[in-house]
Amino acid sequence: MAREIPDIVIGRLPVYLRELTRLAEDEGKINTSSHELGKRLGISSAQIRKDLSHFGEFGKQGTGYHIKYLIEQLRDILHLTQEWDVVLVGAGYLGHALAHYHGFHRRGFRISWVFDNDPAKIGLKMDELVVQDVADLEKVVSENNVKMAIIAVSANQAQAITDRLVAVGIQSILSYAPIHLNVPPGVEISYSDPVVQLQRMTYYLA
Amino acid sequence: MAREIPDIVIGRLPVYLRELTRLAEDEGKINTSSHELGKRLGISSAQIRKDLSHFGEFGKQGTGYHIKYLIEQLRDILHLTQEWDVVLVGAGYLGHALAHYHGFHRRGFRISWVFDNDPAKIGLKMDELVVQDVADLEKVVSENNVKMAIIAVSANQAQAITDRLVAVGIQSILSYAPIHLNVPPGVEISYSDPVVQLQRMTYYLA
DNA sequence: TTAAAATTGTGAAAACTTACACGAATAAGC
DNA sequence: GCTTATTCGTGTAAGTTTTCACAATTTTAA
Repeated sequence: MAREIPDIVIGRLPVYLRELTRLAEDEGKINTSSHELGKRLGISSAQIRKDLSHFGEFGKQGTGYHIKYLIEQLRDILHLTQEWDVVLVGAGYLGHALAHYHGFHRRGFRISWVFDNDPAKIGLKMDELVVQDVADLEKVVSENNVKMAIIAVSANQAQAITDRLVAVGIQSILSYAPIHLNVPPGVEISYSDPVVQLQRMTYYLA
Repeated sequence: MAREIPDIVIGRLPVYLRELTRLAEDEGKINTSSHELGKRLGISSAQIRKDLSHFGEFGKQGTGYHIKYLIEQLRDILHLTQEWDVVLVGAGYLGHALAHYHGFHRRGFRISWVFDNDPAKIGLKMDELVVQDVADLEKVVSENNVKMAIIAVSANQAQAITDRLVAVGIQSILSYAPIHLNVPPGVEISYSDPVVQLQRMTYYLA
């Protein structure tokens, strides 16, 4: 206990949480076991138990885990007991898709502002939100103490936007731009580049 | 040599390739070193050299790597010397964004068909492509010997679509649906769930 | 009530991945 | 031409992650 938890363990917790929610909400189950969860996720039961053991003892011998209780514990660990405001930068096709995605709210997030630098897009309505001028980015982030951002701009704008976001306090960035971004220590970054994912898979294609 | 290359190594190659392309095309550089590349990507130079050494000797002592040559080698290794046809299932906001994304072509892929089950969407034009009835999915995949698919449908349709794709020969799937998918051995799968990525980062937020 | 089955949490072993450090080759500087 | 810089490829060491396997506990069934 009290030791640093490996990043790789943290990365699996949201997947456990997602599957547990599915078990509870879609299938109406009350209890589950590391074996059942592992089988559904293609992960060994030992790994699930070991991962959870970093944070406490949530199960019961003979019975397994009470799903709702474990969900609550995971939400606590991941700081999902509050809803996090997220700023979205980029109102192109992808920004549009993200702004309209209704899967954020149920799982702890809310896209609260959308920005773009294109005068043709500023003022457009996107599912409750109005696209704002990126010139006001710093003001909004500072005043609302926003900590999370999603970047959906082109590769050549991404680093500049990142720098501006970090400068006004953003600490977590999910980037869809197809480049590596430089951020100072303490800022978390996560990438999503479909081509990188596809290219990894073509290796295995004859 | 001739030994199994670790998955984790394969996963980094597309990132090296992306950065090398940037160095060559955007910055006009001819040569680079493992040190320079590593610094730009936040990876140790030793790791880059070790990764590449699984496939051959591409560098030169004192000089480093000739970028264009290394790009060619990586493209070979990753089987990117051909353009891969990709079938996209789901023509919602996200499918729309993917269909309009022009970043695939330059990097080895082409979204060649888009399918949906919504009569209101079938027949719509999306950037050169016409949305087709998902009833014809099997026919198109079989007849064209398609190996790769992108899934952009809702969680409750994703497994059924996956099963249908796998049944007619799809071997690599990039899924945007927020669930774990079961596939038989030999089928590669890659996930993109923005909420999972955000949830991993909230752990590190105070 | 007792025996058998299910399941957890975990120390230790095994497997995997990264970092170190150095010989060898090349290039640059004087 | 000689010395110093740079850089690769790689064997080995260090560090990280996963798997194994078992005591302890609980549930189920006879």
